[in-house]
Amino acid sequence: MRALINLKLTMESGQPPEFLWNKDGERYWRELGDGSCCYLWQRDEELLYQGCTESYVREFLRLDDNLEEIYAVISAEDEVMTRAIERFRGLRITKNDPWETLVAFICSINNNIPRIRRNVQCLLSGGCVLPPEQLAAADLTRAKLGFRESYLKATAERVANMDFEALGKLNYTEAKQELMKLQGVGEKVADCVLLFGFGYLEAFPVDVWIARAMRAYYGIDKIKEMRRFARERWHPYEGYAQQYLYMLVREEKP
DNA sequence: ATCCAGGTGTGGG
DNA sequence: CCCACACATGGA
Repeated sequence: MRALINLKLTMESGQPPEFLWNKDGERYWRELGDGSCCYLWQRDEELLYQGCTESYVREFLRLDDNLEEIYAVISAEDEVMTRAIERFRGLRITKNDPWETLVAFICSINNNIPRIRRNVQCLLSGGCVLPPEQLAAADLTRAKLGFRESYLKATAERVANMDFEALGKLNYTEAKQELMKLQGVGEKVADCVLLFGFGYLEAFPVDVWIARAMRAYYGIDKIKEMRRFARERWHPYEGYAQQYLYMLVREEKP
C-alpha cells in the first residue's frame, strides 16, 4: 500500500503505539484481540502489512486524513509549524482503542516514556490491556504503578459500569467533561484519550513539552491561553499541530 | 543527593 | 481563577 507516511516517526513519537506495539527489526507488531498477530513495516515508500486487513491499517494509521490539507491549515502564517512539518513530514496521528489509550495515559502521569511502556506492558494479557472488569479485580502490585495504581483501579471500576465507547458520540467538549469525572483524568489525559483513542483531531493535550514549546516559540506562558491560541490558529487540526510541536520541541530543547 | 518524567487531586489565597 | 505541594518509581 502506498501512502504519505513515515511509519517509524509515527510509531515512535510518544503515541499509544509506543506503549502497546513491539518492534522486531524493521517490523512493528502486536497481538490483536483474537490472539492473532498484526505486522507493519515500510520499505521504499511502500507501507506493508501482514495478519490484518487493509481497512484496519487505514483506520489505525488514519491514512484517510489528508495530510497535505492539514499541513496547509496548520502551517499558514506559522514559521515554527512550517519548520516542524519539514522536519517530520509523514508523521501521523494514530487511532487506538479508547480503553487502552486511557490506561496508557493514566500510567503517563508524571512519568517518562520508557517507564510508561514498562507499566503498560505489565497490564497486558494476550497482547491487549486487560478489560476494565478484569483490571479492576487484578493485583497490580507487579506493575509498580506507584500512586497511579489507585487512579487506575477507581477508573477501571467506573468504566466497567458505564458505556465508555459511547463517549465517542458526544461532541468534543461534552466528551472531555465526562472523561474528567474519572480518577486520574485531568485536562491533559482527557485530551490524549480524545485525540489518540476517540479520534478528535481538535484535542490539544498540553504536557510539559508543549508548555515549553508554547513559551519558547510563541511567547505564551499560561496553559489556558495555550489552548485558546491553539484553537484560534490550528482548528480543526489542533491535535496534529500538537504532535508536530511535541516532536520539534523534544528535538530542539529550546 | 537532587532533579525530572506526555499530571492530577487537594487545599488555600 | 491561580498557585504550591504531595504523590511512587527509577534513571540521569
